[in-house]
Amino acid sequence: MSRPALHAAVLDAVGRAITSGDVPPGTPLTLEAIGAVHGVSRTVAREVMRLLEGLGLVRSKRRVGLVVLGMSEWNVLDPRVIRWRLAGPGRDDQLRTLTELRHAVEPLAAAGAATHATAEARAELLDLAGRMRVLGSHGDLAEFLALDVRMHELLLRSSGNEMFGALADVVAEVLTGRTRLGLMPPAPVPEALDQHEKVARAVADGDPGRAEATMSALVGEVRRTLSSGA
Amino acid sequence: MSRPALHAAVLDAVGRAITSGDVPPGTPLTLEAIGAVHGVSRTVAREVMRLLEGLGLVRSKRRVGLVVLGMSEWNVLDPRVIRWRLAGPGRDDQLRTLTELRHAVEPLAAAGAATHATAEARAELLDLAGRMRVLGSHGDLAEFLALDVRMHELLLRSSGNEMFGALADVVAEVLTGRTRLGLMPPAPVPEALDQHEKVARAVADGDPGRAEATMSALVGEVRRTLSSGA
DNA sequence: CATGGACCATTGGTAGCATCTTTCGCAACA
DNA sequence: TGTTGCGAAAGATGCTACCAATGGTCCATG
Repeated sequence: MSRPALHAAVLDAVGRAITSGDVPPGTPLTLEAIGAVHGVSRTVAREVMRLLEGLGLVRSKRRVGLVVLGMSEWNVLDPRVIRWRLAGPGRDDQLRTLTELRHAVEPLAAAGAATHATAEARAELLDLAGRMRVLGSHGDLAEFLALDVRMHELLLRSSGNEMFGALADVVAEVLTGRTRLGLMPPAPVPEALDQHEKVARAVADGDPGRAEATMSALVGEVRRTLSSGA
Repeated sequence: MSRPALHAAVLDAVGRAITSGDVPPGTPLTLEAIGAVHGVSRTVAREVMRLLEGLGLVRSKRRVGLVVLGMSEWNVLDPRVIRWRLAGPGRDDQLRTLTELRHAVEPLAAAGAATHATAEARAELLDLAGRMRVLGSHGDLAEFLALDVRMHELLLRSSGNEMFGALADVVAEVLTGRTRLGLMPPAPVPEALDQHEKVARAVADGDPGRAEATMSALVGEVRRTLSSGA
């Protein structure tokens, strides 16, 4: 923590407070108050508020201060907003909607990767799937998560579409959030391992159709588990 | 809107300069320089840079200034970034990737709307489709665009998934950008009108499968036209 | 040639001031 | 009583000036 990272802390605090609903929409905040509460000067409070304005959490109006906006105005796809909301109430709904988004995007991304990925990426995918299987039987959740994140990120970024690639951060947030919230089984289920391996193989083989179908099945499984488990 | 909007102007200028590639990745900017170029104080330059940092366009490093980041770090899903990039070079690629994203998301959103949309939304969808047909024969592009944007926005926001809803801004940017760039036929093709009407009817009837399939066909058509036309 | 330390440019953060817009309250008037 | 208009105040916007921290750069020394 040698870094000042002062507004990072304040940004996090205020962002959490808003997204959790602790400060309801319509509440007017003032820079003075924010600065005082967090023991920080008006300048940094201003910068934080600018950031929050960029995320659609507040809108600054003269004479009245910074008004907290409603959920419909939020930039819900921004990783920061996602992280805050995953830590607050409504995380179940959050996971559901994000998983639906994954279901829309990841199959097409896998298909894209099957035709566009570099040779290195294909090799790394196979390697990752193999290591996931090994780790799966040992049951080290943290390391397994890292591999899982890496694999989905690699797929999305290899899809040949940077829009899909931009969603890698989102998917990473979802996966880590799911683990952090204890929504993962203590040891990965064998089907999940199989499907990850199948996807990796389909991409390595350059078979877009199989990659898409398998990935769709994979995320569909996650979606089913979510809605039944929660 | 006689807003001061001082940093809005500077933000726009610098954002455009970076996304257009005029200032290549790795270039170090200093607050001092930005302030001087745009005739603005260091304070506002700092706030602008904070915003740009939030968009992933720059990373601030001490002693060295603000380093312009590469495209892979950009927040390419942010409407501001999209608008900037649609105005610069590479707009064709931009439209392609965004249309692929639409192809992933909009069918599922339409299916969601078929089960979740309110009665008012269903009625408005039918009304919109009808008016698009009327306008289509008259050939008023601007008004047609407004209806088109409204219809897609309504579908996405009625999908019961706020993540899809958040993409309404993106789709709106794409549609208006496509028209602004003159990539639309002078008069809407009859098939597009048919498909919009079919989607509206499927949603109104509460038939998710038909809504999804029809929307997929619609966006697929757009995608095909794009890749052949450009 | 490597290494360590001093220098200094540039961001991070604070303080205080002037300005401008918008809202609120109060008073005057119909 | 209800409405209009004016003044005051609150709070964002923007500026300048200042100090602290930090991490490249570069030179001197082994």
